[in-house]
Amino acid sequence: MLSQKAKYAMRALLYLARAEPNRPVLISDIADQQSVPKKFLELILLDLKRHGLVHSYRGKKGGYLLAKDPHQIFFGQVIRIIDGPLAQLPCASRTAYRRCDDCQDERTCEIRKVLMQVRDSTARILDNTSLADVMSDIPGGAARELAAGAGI
Amino acid sequence: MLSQKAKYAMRALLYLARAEPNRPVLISDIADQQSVPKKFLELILLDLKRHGLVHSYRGKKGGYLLAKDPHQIFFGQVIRIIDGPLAQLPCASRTAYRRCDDCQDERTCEIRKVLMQVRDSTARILDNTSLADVMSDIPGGAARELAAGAGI
DNA sequence: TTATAGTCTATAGGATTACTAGAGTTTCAT
DNA sequence: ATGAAACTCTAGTAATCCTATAGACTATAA
Repeated sequence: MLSQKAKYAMRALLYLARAEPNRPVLISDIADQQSVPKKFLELILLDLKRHGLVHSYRGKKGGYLLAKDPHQIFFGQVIRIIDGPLAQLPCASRTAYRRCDDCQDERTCEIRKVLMQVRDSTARILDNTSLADVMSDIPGGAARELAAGAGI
Repeated sequence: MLSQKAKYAMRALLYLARAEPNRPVLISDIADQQSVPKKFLELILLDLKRHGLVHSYRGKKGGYLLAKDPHQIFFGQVIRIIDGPLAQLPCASRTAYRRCDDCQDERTCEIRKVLMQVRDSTARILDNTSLADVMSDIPGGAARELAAGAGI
């Protein structure tokens, strides 16, 4: 399951992507418009900032801005930052591989075999879909419809 | 993440698939061989039984058996029984659709749009991979290699 | 009739999730 | 300078979920 937190993060980013460029957006503004608890959103944005997706100005006239073009911010990255690896098992992750604690023999593990396929097909979608790709209302948005399961 | 419970369920089923046919297997046998806590495994097997994947005999000479051919037991079904819907959001599920509590407009929700693609590609893999498909050591097993992401 | 083996209900401890509180720091406007 | 506005940071907390465990109950074969 996608966490509530990750959902909030996506909503905030999409909101920023639609905001007037170069004009910092208040946390309370995002919180109100997207119905996200403000204090919780603070933590989320801070996290996204540390990972370079947004940046911020402090003090009066402060606020948040997207740090990159909406075409360059991908679902996969956001979800990894907030929820961790896309894979359903540590041993099936490519970006954060870890052996399973109770694994007998990884090479023959049937569960891993299947979950690697799942992780790959999931990553293929999430790492190739940007904010802009799903926004029908911004310039150059929704250009590429990624047919589910088709090769990229 | 796949729960520990679902992993145990898969291990138990794969173990049963390899067992001598028509000869009930003890819970303790599975528990020992697959290092699954016995009492926990009891709950899991009971659940799988209620869903028709295994059946059981009580009393002396009792035990568990696969209720279907290993070609007819799919990862998707097992995971749904133990962990619930494959989709990452209730609103992205096809087998257990539910509106998200805080959803403003489902038709334009960008997150849903993407997570529906993910759920579809995940389901395409998990609902088409059977126990037999991943077992290189049983007759007729591993017949079909599902190229990740390719059409079925 | 007794030992064996599955069935069922209840519960407990730890981890995670989704927040909340409150003090601290930076910046702008006056 | 100073005060209000806004982001930053560290804790803490309530509720829920996960991973079991305990123990009584029921069915069956020898």
